[in-house]
Amino acid sequence: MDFVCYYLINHLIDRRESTYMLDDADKQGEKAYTTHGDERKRSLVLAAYQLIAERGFEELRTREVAKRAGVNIATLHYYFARKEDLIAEVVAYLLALFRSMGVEEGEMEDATPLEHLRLMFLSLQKSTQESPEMFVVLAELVLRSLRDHSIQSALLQMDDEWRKYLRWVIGMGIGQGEFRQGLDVEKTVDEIIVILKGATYHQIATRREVDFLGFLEDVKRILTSPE
Amino acid sequence: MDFVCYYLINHLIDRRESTYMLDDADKQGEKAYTTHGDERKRSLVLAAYQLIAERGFEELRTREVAKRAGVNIATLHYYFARKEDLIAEVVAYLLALFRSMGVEEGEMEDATPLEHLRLMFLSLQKSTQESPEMFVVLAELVLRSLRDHSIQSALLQMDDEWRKYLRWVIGMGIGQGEFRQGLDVEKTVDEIIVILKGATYHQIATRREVDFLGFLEDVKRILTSPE
Amino acid sequence: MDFVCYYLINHLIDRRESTYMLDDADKQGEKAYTTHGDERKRSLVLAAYQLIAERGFEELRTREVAKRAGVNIATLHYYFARKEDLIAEVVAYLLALFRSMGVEEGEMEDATPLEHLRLMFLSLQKSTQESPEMFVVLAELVLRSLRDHSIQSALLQMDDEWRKYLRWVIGMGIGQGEFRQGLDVEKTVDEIIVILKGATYHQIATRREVDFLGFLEDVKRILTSPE
Amino acid sequence: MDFVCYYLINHLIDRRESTYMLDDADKQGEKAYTTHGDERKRSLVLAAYQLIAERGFEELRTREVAKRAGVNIATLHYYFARKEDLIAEVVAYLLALFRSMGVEEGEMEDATPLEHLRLMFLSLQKSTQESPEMFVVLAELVLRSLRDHSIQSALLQMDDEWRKYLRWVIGMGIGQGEFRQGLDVEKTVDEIIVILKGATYHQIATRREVDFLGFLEDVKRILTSPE
DNA sequence: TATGAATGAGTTTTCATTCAT
DNA sequence: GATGAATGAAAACTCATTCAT
Repeated sequence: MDFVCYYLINHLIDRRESTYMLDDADKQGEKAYTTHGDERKRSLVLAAYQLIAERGFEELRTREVAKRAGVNIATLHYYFARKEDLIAEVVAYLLALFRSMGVEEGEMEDATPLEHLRLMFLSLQKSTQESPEMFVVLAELVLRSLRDHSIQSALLQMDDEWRKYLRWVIGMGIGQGEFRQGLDVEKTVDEIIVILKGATYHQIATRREVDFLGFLEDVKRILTSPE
Repeated sequence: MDFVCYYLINHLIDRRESTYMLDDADKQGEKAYTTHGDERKRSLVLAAYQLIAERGFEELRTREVAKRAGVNIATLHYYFARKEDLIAEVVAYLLALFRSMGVEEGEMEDATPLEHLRLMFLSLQKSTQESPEMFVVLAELVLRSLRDHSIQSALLQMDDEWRKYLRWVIGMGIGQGEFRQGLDVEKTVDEIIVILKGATYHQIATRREVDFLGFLEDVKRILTSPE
Repeated sequence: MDFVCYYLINHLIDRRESTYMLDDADKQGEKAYTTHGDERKRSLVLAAYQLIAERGFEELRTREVAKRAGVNIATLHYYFARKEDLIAEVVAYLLALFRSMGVEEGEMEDATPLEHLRLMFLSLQKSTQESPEMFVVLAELVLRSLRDHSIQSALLQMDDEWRKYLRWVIGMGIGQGEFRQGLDVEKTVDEIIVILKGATYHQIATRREVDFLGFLEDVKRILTSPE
Repeated sequence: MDFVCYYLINHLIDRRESTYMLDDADKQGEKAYTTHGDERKRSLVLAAYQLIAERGFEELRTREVAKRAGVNIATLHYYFARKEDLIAEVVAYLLALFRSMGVEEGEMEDATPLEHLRLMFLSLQKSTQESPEMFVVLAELVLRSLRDHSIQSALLQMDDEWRKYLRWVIGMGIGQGEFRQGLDVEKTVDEIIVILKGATYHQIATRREVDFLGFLEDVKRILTSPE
């Protein structure tokens, strides 16, 4: 459960089946498997996603979602019996968005551990600046997760995937001698995650640009300098 | 505007006039200047604060606030014409809470800069664990601040006070030779703030205990180790 | 219009043309003149009939009718433009059910009047116990008939047929000397009808078994004992 | 649970406490114990009662109830959180109406059993003709009771009170020699109830005037003539 | 014929706010 | 000051019906 996103390596995690195949995936030449109904659902979910980013859950109104998607309110309920069902799909959509930030299989096959980290920092910086709404919606979900178990477990799982990936990168770095021997892997994972969550949250909240690469330098020092 | 709290040194900042004189301050022997009406207001604000922590703004209902404060809904509106007025007072109350976390004037008169930082980390850790609702309400306010200018400026100001204090501590550390010469003060302030925001947010969101002192070690390394 | 059913002698009443040829009739060897559409209609009417018995008109939903009949809601409207049209057919179906309770032509050719009455009481008892839903739906229709003229006249006609039959039986009984001379036919018809309506309604409403034959004894006393 | 009403002798049954003190009772000189809120509630219940009689549960709309009572729909919900709560009060109101049909304590102190029965038949006849809506609403409730347990038990209780009273009257008649010895009390109670239910139901459904006193003659024959 | 999709008009219910006392 | 009562406006959700295919 968490504020900052998950960083994906395809071969490391099980991509759960999801309705949300993101644009890049869509472009991958598959035939049109999306029915008309799927399109409608997607446009409703997208509208809800945007409205949550703009107005928060507090002011999320089904009527507005329907209007933005260009359909009647009854049509919305044709696809999503309850408002909660729509929100659940927004959660799935957001998770897919974050997962799609990860690198594609084969893409970084011979990258060094540090290059992995560098990509992680850079891609988070890019998203934070170019798609801040992702993090706003995430923050909304984090607060909702305090009361909603299903959201809580979805976010926790995303966090776990992220940790798993970081553990793998750090372990590799230690094995290859790039990182210091005797590094406390679990502690280091925590440090990286806390820094990245802090950086994105700080940027979203203050709208000040945060220097992600500067933070990467600090992380490098932790990873390499002797105790 | 911000997630993590502000760390106060009384002589450094201008304490804005506020209805919220917290308990410690209250005890300071002033005569009972609080009228019956002030008590009522305070109990309403407290009830609202708790309900926001428990249910979020999304499910904050004036009737419930009134009920928890033990008064009629019309009485609530006697004191707070609009719901927003009540929320504004909750904001003021929360800021006062955070400000009260700071040290009292004279208390740390001859502390070293590192001792200042250490206290900051420890008191945030304590609050995060003992009064998590403070950070939950803060997170709710952060999201609201994206749409509400008055909240935004209140939070920004709190952030600024915090930065000012950190600048002062770091500057002092450099001057006294405790911290490395040539340290980029502004960058370091950012780093500390990002780490503390990340740490508190991570703890609230995942309910895992975060090791604040571990992070203090990282900060020390930044402050002392040569580039 | 009425609660209790009509007791039919085929040669006494004009069987109105109706889509509802009940099972016994169906078996009578006619070739399959029912088209596919008729089958669909019948299954929809049957589903509606059951749902009215189970949930009442208050909770009768066309979608549920369609679902139970295994067709799409649009298909239902293909056959029945309005919900009312479907209900009209349910009325026709129920009347056919009640009429089918009567004896077949020739079946009781040389039965005595008392035997006629006995059969009437017994067959109502049987139906009330084995097919209570018939009477539940009838009760629903009776209430609707207070606002719906077409239902009202259908029920009134059924009552009339019943009265006509009873008049015939009683007249025959007087003529043959089985019943007392000077019997007020119209009043006696009323008495029998009221008793049978009361008995079925009481049984449906309280779920207690009612002793129909006990009531037949009372009726016999009325029919035979001197004033 | 039942169609026809309950016949009350005050000293025989426990009058359950009820919000509904009917007009006669009201007139009994008590001081104005009804608050403003009680009046509002009563007027809403009355409006609902009338609308159920006119349109049935099927078409009962809270908005119409509110309009008829001359209040805003939100006011209705101020008094009755859910529609069902309003309906529950209508049930209580109707039961009170039926109970008020009974004779007052002391009124028939030295009446003979037959006079008791005669009054019962006459007062039911009067109500059926003058206040048919009572029986219409009762019929609506009977149907609802098939799905609603609380209504079911309320109606069953009313039936029980009625039976208890009839048992008492018949027992008294046998004891005084007015009715035949060896009469099966339980069976006779059933007969009277079935006849009265049948009579009222028949009258409501067909709008034909039913001769209650004629039925009383039949009952007398049952009560007095030898087997 | 049959249906998935869509919708207008309504339904109950909620909620911040107001008003008379 | 304080409150019980009242309300307008809106919320989520429903349902018979229609339409394009």
